[in-house]
Amino acid sequence: MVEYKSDENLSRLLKAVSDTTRRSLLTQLSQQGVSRVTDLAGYYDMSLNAISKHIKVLEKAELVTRKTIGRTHWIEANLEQIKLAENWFMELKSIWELRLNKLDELMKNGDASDD
Amino acid sequence: MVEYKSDENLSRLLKAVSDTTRRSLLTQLSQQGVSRVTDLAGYYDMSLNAISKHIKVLEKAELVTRKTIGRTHWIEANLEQIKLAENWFMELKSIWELRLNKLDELMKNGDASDD
DNA sequence: GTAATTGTCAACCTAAAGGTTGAATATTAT
DNA sequence: ATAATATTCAACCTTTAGGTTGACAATTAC
Repeated sequence: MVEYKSDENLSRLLKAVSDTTRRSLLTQLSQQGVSRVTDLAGYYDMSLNAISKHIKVLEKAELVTRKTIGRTHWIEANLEQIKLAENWFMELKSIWELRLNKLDELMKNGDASDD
Repeated sequence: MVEYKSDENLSRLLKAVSDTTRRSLLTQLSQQGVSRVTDLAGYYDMSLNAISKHIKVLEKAELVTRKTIGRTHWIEANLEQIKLAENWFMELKSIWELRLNKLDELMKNGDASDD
């Protein structure tokens, strides 16, 4: 059996950004900076509750943080977390390169059967 | 209303890689190169059919390509497509940077109230 | 030609995702 | 005190996701 990296976090993160509305929210937050839930909801043709839920998903993926002051919740993007995804993509590419390099070597000295 | 970039493709791609098994399949394919469906399925504690489905999802996201020769289907990773995701992350970060720079400027010459 | 192999397709099941609406909870304004 | 505002919670609905099993179709091996 293949070893599953314990990557629930990565799954959560990628699932979070795989939704158009949530990606849009992150863009919005990156442009506008810290925002209230109601403000964010204003941009979308969707109930406040739906947006509230989306924000919670982003929060669990640690893509945003929340600071509650009185009755208003201030939401802020946390782009740090995105590195997790980027790292995975980079790793995958390097695995790919590795194989190609090995192949290349094998082609060059087709006689020497090592490994 | 916020403008949704027509990014169904990106959503499909991110959704595809948000699943652990499918990420693992991509890793496998990057390491082993072109593989048959049955070979891939061998690594997982899951029915062949399930893996077949996963591969179809990857295929629709254009993360893998398929070449059918006789009864066997040869699957190959297509890392090109991953750039789509990477671009989105980069864009997001630059949007973020942009705002921070503006803020910075505003702080420096707090008098000049333009924009 | 009969049997085995490689895959998909279709039907089904269960759980999760994305929305809705209607309270409920806290906080602030009048 | 009462009303308005900001948000979440809970219950519900519908669609999608991920898995299973059982046929089926095509190709290859004996």
